[in-house]
Amino acid sequence: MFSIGTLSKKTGVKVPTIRYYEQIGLIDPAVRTEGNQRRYGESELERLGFIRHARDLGFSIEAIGTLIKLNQHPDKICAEANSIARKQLADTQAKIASLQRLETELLRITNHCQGDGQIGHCYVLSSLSDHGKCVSEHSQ
Amino acid sequence: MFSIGTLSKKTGVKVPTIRYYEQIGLIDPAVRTEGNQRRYGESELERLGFIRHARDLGFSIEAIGTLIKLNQHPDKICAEANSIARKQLADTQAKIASLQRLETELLRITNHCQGDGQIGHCYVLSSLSDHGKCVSEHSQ
DNA sequence: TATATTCTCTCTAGTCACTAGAGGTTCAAG
DNA sequence: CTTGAACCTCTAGTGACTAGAGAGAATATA
Repeated sequence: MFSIGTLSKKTGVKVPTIRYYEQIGLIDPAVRTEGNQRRYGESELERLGFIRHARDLGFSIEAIGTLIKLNQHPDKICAEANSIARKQLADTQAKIASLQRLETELLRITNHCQGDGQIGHCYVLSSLSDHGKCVSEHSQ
Repeated sequence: MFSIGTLSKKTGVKVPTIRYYEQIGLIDPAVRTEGNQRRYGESELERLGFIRHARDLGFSIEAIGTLIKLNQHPDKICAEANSIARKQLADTQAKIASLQRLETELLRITNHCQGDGQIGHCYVLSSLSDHGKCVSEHSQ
């Protein structure tokens, strides 16, 4: 059994974040010592590793909660897990595309500006004042 | 002079967001009617357009505040505006790279899973349980 | 003119996923 | 035993909004 600090070091999840995950039900309430300190075992280590990994891949807390519940029913069909992962992939791809449009505009703006002119003739500021100069549609 | 609702329609910025921008000082407090309703002119329309455009390009509220202050001093050098825009570009490019790493992993995971097996043998869930299967480093 | 509808107001709290810090207790090392 | 580090709960903050309640003002319609 290890302490919350040890669990934090093993998983890379911060102590307050572990407490937060317990509060919102992503992990079960920990067993406590006589001094009311949390203690964790191997299965909690695995659960937190799963959560950390999924968070790293951009899954929302809600989606992770669903995946955890699915994992607790090994006889079920994995269509839902698959669907959650595919949605995450699609969201990620959409976000990439959106950011690439922003990049295009920011490149255009910064390439025109040497940073030594006066504000009154600044391409950065005049571009922000005039969306008509944009070559790609970038509204989010 | 137009109402907050009209300004919202002209700029695409929602009514509560316009009030929020006034509260945080991004726009000046509006003149009011006898009935205490806000009224706006062309210069406020321009200011809000600037803010909307910059938000769309991913600039933070803080950065936008700085850009607005710079815009009020046309005799100054535009190095700072340039620097803010270049930082925004670099942040955008870093975020794209990070998301592309996530995409790689999510593609690998979803391509292995047909969504018709059992949870007990689900590639999505087993991948999330085991970071060792990842081919790229994706921690955020 | 009266009424109904729409728009506006302020205020408070919530969203999401944490994060920070205060004040107190417990544990481990010297 | 003493001290410092780690632990606890609780509250509130982060960033950029967003939602909704309850009331007032403005506009449209009969």
